[in-house]
Amino acid sequence: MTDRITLKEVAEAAGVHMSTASRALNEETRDVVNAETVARVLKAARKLGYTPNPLARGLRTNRTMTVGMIIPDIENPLFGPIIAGAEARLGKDGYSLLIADADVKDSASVARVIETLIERRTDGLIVATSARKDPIVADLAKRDIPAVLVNRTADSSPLPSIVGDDHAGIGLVVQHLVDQGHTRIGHVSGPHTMSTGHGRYQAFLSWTQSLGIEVDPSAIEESEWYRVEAGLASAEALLKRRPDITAIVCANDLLAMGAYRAVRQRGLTVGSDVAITGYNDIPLLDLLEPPLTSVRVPYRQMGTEAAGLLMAMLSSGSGQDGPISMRLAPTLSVRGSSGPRA
Amino acid sequence: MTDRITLKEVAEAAGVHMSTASRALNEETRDVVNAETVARVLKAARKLGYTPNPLARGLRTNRTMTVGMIIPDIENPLFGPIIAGAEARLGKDGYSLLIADADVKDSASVARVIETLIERRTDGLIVATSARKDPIVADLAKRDIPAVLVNRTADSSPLPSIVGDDHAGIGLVVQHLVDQGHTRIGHVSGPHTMSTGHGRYQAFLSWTQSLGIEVDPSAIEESEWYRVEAGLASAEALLKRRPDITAIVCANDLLAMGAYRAVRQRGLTVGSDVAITGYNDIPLLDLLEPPLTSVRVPYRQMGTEAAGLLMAMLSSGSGQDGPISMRLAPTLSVRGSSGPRA
DNA sequence: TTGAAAGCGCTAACAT
DNA sequence: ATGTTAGCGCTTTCAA
Repeated sequence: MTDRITLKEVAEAAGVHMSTASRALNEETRDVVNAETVARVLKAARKLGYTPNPLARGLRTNRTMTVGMIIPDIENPLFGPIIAGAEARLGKDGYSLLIADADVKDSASVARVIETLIERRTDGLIVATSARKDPIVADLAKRDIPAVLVNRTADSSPLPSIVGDDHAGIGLVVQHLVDQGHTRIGHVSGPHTMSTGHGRYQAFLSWTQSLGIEVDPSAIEESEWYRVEAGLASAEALLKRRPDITAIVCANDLLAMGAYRAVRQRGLTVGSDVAITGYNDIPLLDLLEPPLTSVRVPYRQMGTEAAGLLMAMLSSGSGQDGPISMRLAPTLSVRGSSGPRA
Repeated sequence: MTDRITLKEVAEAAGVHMSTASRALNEETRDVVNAETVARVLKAARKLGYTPNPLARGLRTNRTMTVGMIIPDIENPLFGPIIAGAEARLGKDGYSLLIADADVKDSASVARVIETLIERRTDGLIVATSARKDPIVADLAKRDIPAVLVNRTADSSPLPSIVGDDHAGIGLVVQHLVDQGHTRIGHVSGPHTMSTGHGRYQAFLSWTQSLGIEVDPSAIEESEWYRVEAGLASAEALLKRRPDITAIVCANDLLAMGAYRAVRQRGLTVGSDVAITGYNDIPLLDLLEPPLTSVRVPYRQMGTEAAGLLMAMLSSGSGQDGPISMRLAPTLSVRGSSGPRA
C-alpha cells in the first residue's frame, strides 16, 4: 500500500495553507474561497491523486459515513434485493454499508452484533431482524441511535419502519381465491412472534370475514419457522383435520413449498385439487410444476426507501417529526398453483 | 447518541495516566503493566462503558479493521453463503465487512466501486467479480493492495484465489452420466470470459475425451450470460442441431432451468428423454419436477477460506510466500433430472 | 512500571 | 479570502 498523499502536501503543491485547501476541496465551504484558488487546489489534488483520509475526517466531524445493516439470515434470497437497494441509495450520499448477520433466534447474538456496529461508530442502523416484541428496538430508540426497521417491524415501534403491506397482500390472495370459486380456505401462518407472521394471519382473518368466507380455528395452522419442513408439517396437520379444504394461503413461499409436498403426500394434485399460494415471490419458483402463485413484494424498493429514510434522519437531526413509516404495496403474481375450485 | 467515554476519562477514573490505560486495555501491551493497575483500569473501563474510538485508533495505527467485498450481483443466491462465511471468519479477528455490489458487465463500474473501498482505507479486499482477463486484478497486485479473489479467478492470477474445483465437479457429472449409459452428451457452457464458464468447458472436453465419449463442436453451445433465458436459447439451438443428444451438462443451475424449458418445448421429458444437470446446487431446485441433479460447491467455506487467507496476508505483511490459492472440492447431488439413457 | 509529549490527517473556530 | 491554531481520541516513542 503506497504512502497516501495528505492534505498538507496538496496545500503545499498549490501554494496555499492546509485550511484553504480543505475549504476548497469541501463542497460546502468551497464558495468561501477565491475561484482561482479553488481551481489551483483542485488541480494539485488531482495531480497528486489525493483522497481524503476518512478516519481523520471522521475523528473531527464525528461521523463515519457508514451505515450498519443487521440481517437475520443472509442466505435468504429476500435480503439480496434489500441490501442492493439500500447500498445503491447510500452510495448516492457517499455512505457505505457495513453488513452483519445475526442469528435472529438468539436475541443475545443480535444484541451483540448491533453493539459491534455501534462501537464502530456507524452513523445509523438498518435493522431487518426485528421481532414483534423486541427489547433491542426499544433500546435503540432510548439511546437515540438513528435506526430504521425494514421488512419486519415491532409492535407499536418507536422506530420508523419500511415494510410490505401485508394486509393488502393477503387481500389480493384471498380475493383471487374467492374469484376462483373457493369457499373453504385454510391458512398456514408464519410464526406469530414475527410481524409478518402475525400480520398476515390477522389479514387472513379480516379478509375472509369481510368476504363472507367461513373460517374457524381448525382451518389455521401456525408454523414455528419460515422453513419448508415446517410448512410440510403444518399443511399436513391442516389437511388431516380439514380434508374439505380446497385452497391454502401460505404466509411465505417456503411454507408453500412444504404445502406442495403435503398435498402430494395425500395423493392430491396442487392447483386442481388444492390451490396453494405463497408470499414473497422469490426467484425460480415460477419454474415449478405448477408454478407458484405468490405475492410480490418490492424488496429492492424497500431497501432504497429504508436507506433514504435513514439519510433523511441523519441530515435532519433524527427524530424531527416522529417515525415516518411506510407500507409498500404488493402485487399478485398469478400462476398455475391457484387454479379454480375443483 | 449519548456522549462517548474517552480513554482519558477511564484513566482519570482509574487514577492513572492515559497512556497507562491504553497499555492496560490493549491485549498486546498489557503484560508491560502492573497486574493491579490492569485490573483497576479494566474495572473503570467496564463501569464507564468505555468502547475505544476506532477512528482515533485507526488514524494512529493506519488500519481500519475493515475488509471490503465486491460482489457482482448480490441477488444471486450464490453470494449469500460466501458473504456469511466471510463475515463469520472476519468477526473472529475483530474485522467488519463493507459490502459493495458492482455491475460486473461494466468494468468501469467495478473499478469505481473498488476505488471507493480503497479510499475508505479498507485493510484488504475480497473480490468476487473477477473476469478471466481483468486489468483490475493486475492493478490491485501492482498497487500491493492485499486482496483475495473468490469464486472466480483471473488467468494466471497474481492474486491468491479461492475457487471451486471445476474440473473435479464436471468430472463428477460426466462420470455419472456415463454410468447412466449416456454416450451422446452435450454441453451448455457459461460465458468463456468468466473463469467458471471457461474452466467447466475445458473440463467437459477433457473428461469426455478421457472417458471415450465422442464430442464434436456441434454438441457444445456457449451462453452469453448465466441466465435462464440464455440457457433456453442455447439448449434450443443445441437440440435443434443435435436431436440425438440424450444428456446436457449445463454450466450452472440457471442455464439448466433454461434447458428444462427447451426440452419441454420439443415435447420431450426431462430426466427420461433428456437428462439435464446443473452446477451450484442452489436452494429449492430440489423441489422441481424432476428435481435437478447438480454439483454442490461449498460456498460458505469459500467465504471462510477467503477471509482466513486475507487475515493471514494482513498479519504477515502480505505476499510472504506468493499466492496460496485453493480449489475446494465439490460433491454431486444426484436427483431425478439425470435419469438413465432412454 | 508509569508519565510526558508528540502526532496521525483533518476541520472549524478565530484572527487577520 | 486566507492563515493560525487548537484539538478530535488514540498509540507510541522517549524519559524518568
